[in-house]
Amino acid sequence: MTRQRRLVYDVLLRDLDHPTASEVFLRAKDQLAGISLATVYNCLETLTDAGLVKQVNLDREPSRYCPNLHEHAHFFCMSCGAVQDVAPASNDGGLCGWRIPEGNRVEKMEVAMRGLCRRCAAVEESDSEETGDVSASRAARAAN
Amino acid sequence: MTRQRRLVYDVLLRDLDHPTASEVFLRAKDQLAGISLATVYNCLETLTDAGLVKQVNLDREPSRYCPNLHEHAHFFCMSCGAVQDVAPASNDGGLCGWRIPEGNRVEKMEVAMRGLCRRCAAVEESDSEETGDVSASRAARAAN
DNA sequence: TTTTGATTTAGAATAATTCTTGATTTGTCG
DNA sequence: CGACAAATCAAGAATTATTCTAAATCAAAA
Repeated sequence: MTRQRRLVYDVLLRDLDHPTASEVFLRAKDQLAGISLATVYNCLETLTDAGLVKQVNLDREPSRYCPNLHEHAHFFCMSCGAVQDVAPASNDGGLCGWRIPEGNRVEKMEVAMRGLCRRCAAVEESDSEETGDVSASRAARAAN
Repeated sequence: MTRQRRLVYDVLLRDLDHPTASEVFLRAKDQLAGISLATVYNCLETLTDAGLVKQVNLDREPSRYCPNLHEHAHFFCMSCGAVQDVAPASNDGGLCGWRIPEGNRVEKMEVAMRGLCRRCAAVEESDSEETGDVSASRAARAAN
C-alpha cells in the first residue's frame, strides 16, 4: 500500500459516487499535486486486483470504481448520471430481487453472468481428475 | 432497410453467437466484398436504434450484437469466450431468477439498471404537469 | 550506504469506435 | 426515362479510454 494507492483508495472511500479514473485523478491531484493519470490507472488496477475495489461498467462509458464490497447492483440515472448502489432484497444468493430505492424508476435492467459454459466446465472437471489442480487448466486456456 | 443493413442483420441472425463488429464485418465481406467496417458500424447502430438488435457489453471488451429481442440475460464463458442467452425463469418482470443452462457454472453475476433516480423522476413528474409532455424534459436534460 | 526490486511518471502507443467528407445509391416526380 | 434531392455508404482521419514503455524515483534489505 503505497502513498498513491492509499490516496486513490481514500478518494474512492470519501465520496461513494462511483467516479471515473479521470475524476479520481482530479480529486487525487488536490492532495498530491505530482500524481499522474497513469498512476491513478495503475493504482485502480492494483486495488481492483487486490479485491478492495470493483470496476463498474455501463455500456462503453468510462469505467467507474466502487469500494463497496458487499453484493450489490448498480442503478444509473439516465437523467443526471448519478450511480447508486442497490442492495439485494434478501440473502438468497443474489438471484432474486433488489431493493430499488423508493422513487427510483427502473426502465431497463441488464444482467450479465460470467462462469464456465457446460463444455468448459466438463473439460475442467476431467482435467482436474488428471492433474488434481482445478485452476491450472483454466488458466492455461485463458492464456490464449 | 438497405442491402448492407439487410446483410448485417442476416449475419446476426444466421449464427446467434453474439459476434463483435469486426466479426460481423468479416462474415459480411464474404457476401458483399466491398462492404467496409465503418458501414458495419453504421448498420449495427441503425439496427440497434431501430430496436432490431441489442448491443451487449461485458467490461471493456468490444461490443457484441444480439438479435434476440426477448428479455434475457447473457452468460459469458470465462474459458472459451462463448456467449449464451439466458432466459428468465418466469414471466414476473425479470427481477427473479434465470434458467441457467444445465452444467454451466456461474461464478459472477453483474446487474445494472438504468432509469431515473428519485430526484430526476420527481423533476420529470413536475415538468410534465407544466408541459404535459413527459419525454421532453428528459430529452432536454439528456442533451447536456 | 549500496543494492535490488517495485512503483511512479510522462508520454507514446493501442484499440474500439465515431466523425468527416466526398461519392454513390435510392426514391420521387416531372 | 432522366434529373434532382435525400439518404446512405466508404475511406480514412480523429477521438477517447486505456495500456504500454522507458527512465526516474523510492523503499526496504543487505
